[in-house]
Amino acid sequence: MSANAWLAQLHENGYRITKARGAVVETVEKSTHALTPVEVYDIARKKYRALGLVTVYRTLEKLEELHLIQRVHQPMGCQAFISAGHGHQHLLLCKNCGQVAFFEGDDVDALTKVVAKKTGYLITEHWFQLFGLCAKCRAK
Amino acid sequence: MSANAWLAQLHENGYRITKARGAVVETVEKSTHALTPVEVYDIARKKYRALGLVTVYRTLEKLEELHLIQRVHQPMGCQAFISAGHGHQHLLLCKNCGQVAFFEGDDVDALTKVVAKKTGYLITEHWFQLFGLCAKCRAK
DNA sequence: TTTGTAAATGATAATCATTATCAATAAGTA
DNA sequence: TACTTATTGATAATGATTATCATTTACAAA
Ligand SMILES: [Zn+2]
Ligand SMILES: [Zn+2]
Ligand SMILES: [Zn+2]
Ligand SMILES: [Zn+2]
Repeated sequence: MSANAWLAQLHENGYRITKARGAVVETVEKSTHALTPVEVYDIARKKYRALGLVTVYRTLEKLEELHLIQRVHQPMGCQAFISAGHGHQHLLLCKNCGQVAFFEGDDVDALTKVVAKKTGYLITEHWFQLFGLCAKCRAK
Repeated sequence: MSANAWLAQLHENGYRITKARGAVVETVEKSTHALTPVEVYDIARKKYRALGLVTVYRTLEKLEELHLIQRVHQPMGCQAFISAGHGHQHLLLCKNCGQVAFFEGDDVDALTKVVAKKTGYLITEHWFQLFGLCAKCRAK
């Protein structure tokens, strides 16, 4: 998905396409690292100087609402966002450089059933996330 | 583990045992729900009126450092803490009432190996968490 | 028990992140 | 082109967490 596709999504949902949103979308869409609002602000302002931090917050809010981005939870904090994967995917994060990779194909059904029986819970969702070192950081 | 055992842990690690810590420990240790600092403050102040919110923050910090409690990540926020499980355990959260259950016995090794090969990452940790409805909420 | 010392406390202020307000601007349709 | 209304950025307000500091208190040693 390109930045333009994201803007089209916004437009289709009744939101207007503006320079501010263009800068934010361009910044977030292409990043392979999870970015905090302030980080987005710093990068996007190089594309559109007049951008305000508040607009970054508002735009991220809308992108999350449209499932174009997702919040990334980490031990050091949970304020960062990254372009959302397609379908059912999970994250793999490099603890050294912050690089984010997606993966799919987890099969947690068997475990889920066992836990459901043991606890009496009805299980509806799961969060699964891996941490480690990316190939580049590993080589160092 | 009892509240006294937690206080003993604190003492063994060179921290003093005080009324403020006693109230916080008692509150957090027995809770089956993840509690935010302010929630701990409100409950613990019934046991020790003079308690300050700042001391709650400081005590939670130490309990986390000693791995007696852990931070709970949820879609609605990540400020809450709960008594930590023993060994390698994961959380199961009721989306309705917030009840927390622990489970173990997840085996993610197979998946981890596949993902490692595909991505080139060295995987060192994983986060796994289930959401659903507890037996009580399910019955309603 | 008494005493001395350093850790711990609570009140307050300071900082940082996020959200609300509002007048001015600009997107997009007619 | 003109009009309507969403959007914007600046500012203020709120909320959460952390820093400061004088006072209190745990607890080990005498
Ligand atoms: Zn989180
Ligand atoms: Zn890396
Ligand atoms: Zn999954
Ligand atoms: Zn429940």
